[in-house]
Amino acid sequence: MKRRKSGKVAVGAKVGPRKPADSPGLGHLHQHLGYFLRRLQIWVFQDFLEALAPMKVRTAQYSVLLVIEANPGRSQAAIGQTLNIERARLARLLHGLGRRNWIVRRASGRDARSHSLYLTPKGEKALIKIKTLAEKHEARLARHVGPARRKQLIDLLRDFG
Amino acid sequence: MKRRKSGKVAVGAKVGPRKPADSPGLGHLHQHLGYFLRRLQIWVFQDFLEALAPMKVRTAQYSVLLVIEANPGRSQAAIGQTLNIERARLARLLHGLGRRNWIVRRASGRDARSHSLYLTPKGEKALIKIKTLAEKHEARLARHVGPARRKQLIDLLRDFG
DNA sequence: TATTGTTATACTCTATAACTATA
DNA sequence: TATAGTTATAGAGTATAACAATA
Repeated sequence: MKRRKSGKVAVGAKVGPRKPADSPGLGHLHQHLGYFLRRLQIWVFQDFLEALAPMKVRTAQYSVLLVIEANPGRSQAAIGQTLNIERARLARLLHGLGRRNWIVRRASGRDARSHSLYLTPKGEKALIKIKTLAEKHEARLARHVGPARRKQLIDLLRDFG
Repeated sequence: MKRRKSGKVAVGAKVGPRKPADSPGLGHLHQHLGYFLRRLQIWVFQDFLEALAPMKVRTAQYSVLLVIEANPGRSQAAIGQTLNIERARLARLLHGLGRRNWIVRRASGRDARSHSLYLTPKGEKALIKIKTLAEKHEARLARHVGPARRKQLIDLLRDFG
């Protein structure tokens, strides 16, 4: 407890090339998967945002467009459940996509309460561009983490939900 | 293109146990590491929040406490850079920790503009409890993804920034 | 009663800009 | 002029509750 203070080992008297003071370490944070997960996730989302800026598409919008494309005619409730998006938030998000004429909501035959969602031809066209930009992002991500690491990560992460 | 429509293969006439309609698939989202990264990250943060609820600590607060513990006496700027927290946000966050008497800001000898950050004795005590709760969270995470997968993920993610 | 979708509110996180006091 | 910290504002994401129409 007291021993440590007795040494006078050239404190603050580093020789050699002047470095900036060592940046603080992470301490016990090093043991938490969540911290590193979050760090990479932030990098990914920021890079995605920049990559998709020409089309002004955000991650949530992108995911909704892809799920509608893969499942045309489904209801908002179904899409929301798949992507874990609150129906309130999804309603506003879809309103935005509707204003850009990328999607339409048609009355569902079966249930007058629910809307069936479809991409419009304009939406399909836009999605082609969007996917091209998203592929560029994914390529940058592969460069950032290394292609092998990217593959390992996606294989590890895909298998549960 | 037209061929697919000609078949009349019992559309909507599934036999066997009545399942709920298939939930929508992810489509091209399956190719994006970011999507799966984000999904797990949300699970982790929610579980962390629940685990730490008894101490009313959030992820950002936790990370700041750990970095101060590992680097006592550093400035807000230094802590903020390490954790990528905006100085404006960090100021308010530290204000909150100060109100709970978990940290103190002393005037730095060298530079009258900057504050040196320390845990208080009360903060150190709190951090012991907090770490215990955080370990429970990490154990639940290990159960959620599998201990082996957790280790693989953390090894893969730790090596860059 | 329960569900679908809408609207409104509130809280957190994030990003900025403006300000002070020091350097 | 640049930096450390503070304060204020605004946007996006998230979580609720209340509501209308329909089941």
